Amino acid sequence: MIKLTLKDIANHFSVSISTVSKALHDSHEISDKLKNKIQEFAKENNYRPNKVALNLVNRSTKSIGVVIPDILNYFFIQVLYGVEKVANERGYSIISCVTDHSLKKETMTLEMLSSGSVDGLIISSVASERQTSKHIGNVKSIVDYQIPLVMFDRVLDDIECDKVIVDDFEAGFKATKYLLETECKTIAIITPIHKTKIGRLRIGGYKRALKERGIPFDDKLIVPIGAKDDLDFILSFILNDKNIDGILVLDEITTVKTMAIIKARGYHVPNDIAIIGFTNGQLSRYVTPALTMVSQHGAYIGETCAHQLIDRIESLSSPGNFETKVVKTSLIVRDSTRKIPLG
Amino acid sequence: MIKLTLKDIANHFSVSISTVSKALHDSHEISDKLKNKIQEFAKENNYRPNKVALNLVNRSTKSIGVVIPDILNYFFIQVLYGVEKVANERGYSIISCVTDHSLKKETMTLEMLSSGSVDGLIISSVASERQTSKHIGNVKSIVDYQIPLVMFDRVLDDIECDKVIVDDFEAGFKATKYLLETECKTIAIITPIHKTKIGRLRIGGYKRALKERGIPFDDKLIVPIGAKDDLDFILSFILNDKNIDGILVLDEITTVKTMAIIKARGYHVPNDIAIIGFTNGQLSRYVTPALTMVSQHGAYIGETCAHQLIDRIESLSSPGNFETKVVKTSLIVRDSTRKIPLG
DNA sequence: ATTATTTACGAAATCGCTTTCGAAAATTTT
DNA sequence: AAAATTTTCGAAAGCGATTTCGTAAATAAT
Repeated sequence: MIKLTLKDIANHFSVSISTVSKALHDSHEISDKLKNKIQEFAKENNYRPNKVALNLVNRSTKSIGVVIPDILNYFFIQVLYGVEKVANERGYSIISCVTDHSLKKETMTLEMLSSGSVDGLIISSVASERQTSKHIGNVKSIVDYQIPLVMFDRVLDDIECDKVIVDDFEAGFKATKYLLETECKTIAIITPIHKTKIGRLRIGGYKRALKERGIPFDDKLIVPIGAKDDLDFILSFILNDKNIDGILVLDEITTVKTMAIIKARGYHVPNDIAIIGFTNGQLSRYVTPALTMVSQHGAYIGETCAHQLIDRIESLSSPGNFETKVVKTSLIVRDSTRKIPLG
Repeated sequence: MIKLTLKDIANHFSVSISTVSKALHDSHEISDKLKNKIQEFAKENNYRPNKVALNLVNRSTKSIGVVIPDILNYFFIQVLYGVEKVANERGYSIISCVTDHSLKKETMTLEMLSSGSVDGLIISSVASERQTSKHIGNVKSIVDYQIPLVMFDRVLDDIECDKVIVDDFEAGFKATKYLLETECKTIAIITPIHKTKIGRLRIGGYKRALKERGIPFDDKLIVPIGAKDDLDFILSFILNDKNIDGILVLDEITTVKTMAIIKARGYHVPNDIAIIGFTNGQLSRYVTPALTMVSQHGAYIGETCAHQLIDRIESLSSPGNFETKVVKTSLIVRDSTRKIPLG
């Protein structure tokens, strides 16, 4: 069975393609007899209208593009999951693209998607690391191109569009405060996202919490690590230099690794060193001790993005008048932190 | 800046659209002077050819659909990652769809994708659980529709297409054999995928390994669990009834949960009970003790699928003559199993 | 029986682009 | 200067659908 088109059916019955099209749409313009014949034939031969042709006519693809930096990161997967869920509910499918934290790949991806393949975009931009005008360019052209856009998590300040962001400042604040309340004195931060804005925000929250307690900020306690750095090696410095009794780690996998190293060095978690990590994924619950984590509610963020985007796509609402939704985090307390003392 | 079309440019210069099209393709048919003017104008105004129109003309979308049952399963994510990688390398983008283990969603997804949205499909079908003709129907229509198709992992025997499968029988055999060699006597299997063919294959390998040692098969040791079952409750039976000293678990998350329960009940892993799990993902490495796992090389499977599919798409090769590639597993030995005794 | 309405269908435009072919205009050849 | 070529561009078909509009034929109204 070869792919069937309207034309094929039209030829088969020696009618015009417009007749066939109408028959398949059950138009009253076509006699019941002919309609039945055509509909039956179409069903038997598994006719399906060509999506691409429809997209062209309708100037809409009923699909949205999701661009994320990393697919092996549980937070983004949860977001993707949330987007998928409401997109499907609302009749859209999603095209997901991964940029591997590469600006070049992001640019390519955005160019590809913004030429009619999708009705709208949801992206977490790697360009947010350094928000220079050069980096913003490709995202900006999307907006200029009038394609509905929702940014999440790693957003670009200079781009005007709907946004869904995490309250990273407050998250950093809450986590630090919790460590302080459980009697940590010297808290280090391990940050694999040191250059990003969200990283800075979390550290901002951390500083604020220290300040409230009158503890001076010591920037030696901020430990940036790169993707290729040897975590064990880098941790050894801070562990030897400072008398750390609390650690805040800014992503999940690094949290798990950090704890493994700490334990291997003979520290007890949480009694010697308490740990809180960012992004509550699958890992943190099952390691020993189970990790206290900041949950960013990825799925909820994804759902929110999808709703916001589809609303924007479907309403002919005036462009502009953009919203930024802030999603609160919660602290999932497990066993890598000490209990809050009574009284 | 509004979306620009060839027509707009043509009007702007009072030339025909074919002239503009040729100019933008640097055709020799157009004078240099005119070409330059048009190209400059296009660049300045950020002209991008409409993808949908191109797809229609070329009868190709340069994209492939990937359909998986679950996105929160690390194996599938790895596959997705592998597909993404080579698809991008070879100039394709991917549309990924998740069916949530629902046959209905799978049917809808396949119908959507098979009407021109993609040039080919890579799928792991939930229909493989019960391979009845009814379940096969929707996948079958893809094949009938002449859309290149590669199935992986959960394949349908009755569908003729390229396939990439895991050697699940051998994996079950190897894992069981390893447990036996490390002096396990009574090995239980916890299977969340009891109805699937791959589940049966793994158990087949398990039986074979027992047989080689002359150990009779006891089907009480096979413990199926459903998504909503209380694992703790179900494990209590087998733990009380039988004197288990080895467990083989057929997916990663269940492996981790099983170990947690075992440990909580006071057993020592691996001395009292050794554990091997399927699918080497992010979790198994970081739990305590680190889990010995069967790696299915998800990323490699994804890459293989993508290559096979794109080859099929791009070659006008005769349909038929399909290949089934079998990917070997490896046993990643960590600390949830005992060491193989010397001599 | 004649006119007015429906009924039932086809022609053609459209979506945005590529590509083939034809034909002026400019250039070269004789 | 006439013929032959080449250069440069436009018209039109096609991809596969939808949709507007026009028009015979069939039915209804007078």
